[in-house]
Amino acid sequence: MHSCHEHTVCIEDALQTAHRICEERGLRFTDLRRRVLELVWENHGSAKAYDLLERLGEDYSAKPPTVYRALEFLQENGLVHKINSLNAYVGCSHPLQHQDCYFLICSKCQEIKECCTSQVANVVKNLTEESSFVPSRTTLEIEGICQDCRSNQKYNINKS
Amino acid sequence: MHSCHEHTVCIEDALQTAHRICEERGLRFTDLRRRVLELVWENHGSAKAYDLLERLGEDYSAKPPTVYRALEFLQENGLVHKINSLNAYVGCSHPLQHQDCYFLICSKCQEIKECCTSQVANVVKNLTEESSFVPSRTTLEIEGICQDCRSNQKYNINKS
DNA sequence: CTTAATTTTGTTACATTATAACATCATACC
DNA sequence: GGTATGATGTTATAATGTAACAAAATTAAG
Repeated sequence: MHSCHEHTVCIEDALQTAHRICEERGLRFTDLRRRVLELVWENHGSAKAYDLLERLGEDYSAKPPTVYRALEFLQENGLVHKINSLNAYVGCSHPLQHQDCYFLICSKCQEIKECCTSQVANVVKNLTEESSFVPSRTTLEIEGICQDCRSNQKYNINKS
Repeated sequence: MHSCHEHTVCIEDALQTAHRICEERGLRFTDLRRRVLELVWENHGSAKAYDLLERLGEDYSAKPPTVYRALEFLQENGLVHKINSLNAYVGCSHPLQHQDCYFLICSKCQEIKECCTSQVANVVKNLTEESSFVPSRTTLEIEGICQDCRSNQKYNINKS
């Protein structure tokens, strides 16, 4: 679904942006947090907490709270999102422009595309105001098949 | 959020509709399934699986698979929905008209309003087609404060 | 610089949510 | 009635997540 030429570039970008954001906000982008974000970004799919834990274990004395706390920090700062329908976590691809975003989840290649658009906020407005409901947080997750998987029939390919 | 005069009527309606749907589809609306659906409908909030389990325990030899299987059956037949952001289950209020639906989740009174509208399908179409993504399942959960809770400041009232 | 306050991480223990696998029971169909 | 199918019971365990307190690291204050 994603067409990054070199995925290492995605990772580097994400880490640098995160570094910058933390600096601007006076937050500590510790080794652990950096490492967890790096692992989350290892591909364009989502990562399960206990998988991160395992991969982290090589370098850190990692128990569940370790990884959940790092994920919490990253989520609070918009660097990672939780995909509720999967109980999994995905790196945020637009950590600065935060309107509501939504996720396209491909059930073939497992990749996830995050889209940020004011359309979501507009729709939510429409859908809530006739009930006089004041929204604070929106979860919009769309599962289906991405273009690549439909056209290529090449599934589960890890792009570099 | 909901203004049913007699909630027992909601429950009865839900059970009768479920009964009818199962009959039409040649499915067995067993005592257990009926009882679980009844418990899910006990209020307009959502029910946690293990709470259902406990409440079920009085009448049934209930262990986790018992309740999860009943919930699975009810979900498959559109009688119950899972709210992913809460890991909880809610009775479907429109089991027959199934376009995509969305949920308004009040974080004060915990009630959940399910809305079914073609708007959701339309929006999903908009949001996916520029990515040539073919959607199959949509999760749209909107958390916020309902009108009653804003105006009354009466929280956690169980309406009959 | 040294101490005190704060934040982060480690650690133990446990809570919550969910499923696999196989046994038993009930129902439907021949 | 006997057999096939579906539903439930049962045991065990997997997967996900958190509370509570201890230790270490960092920052702030004197």
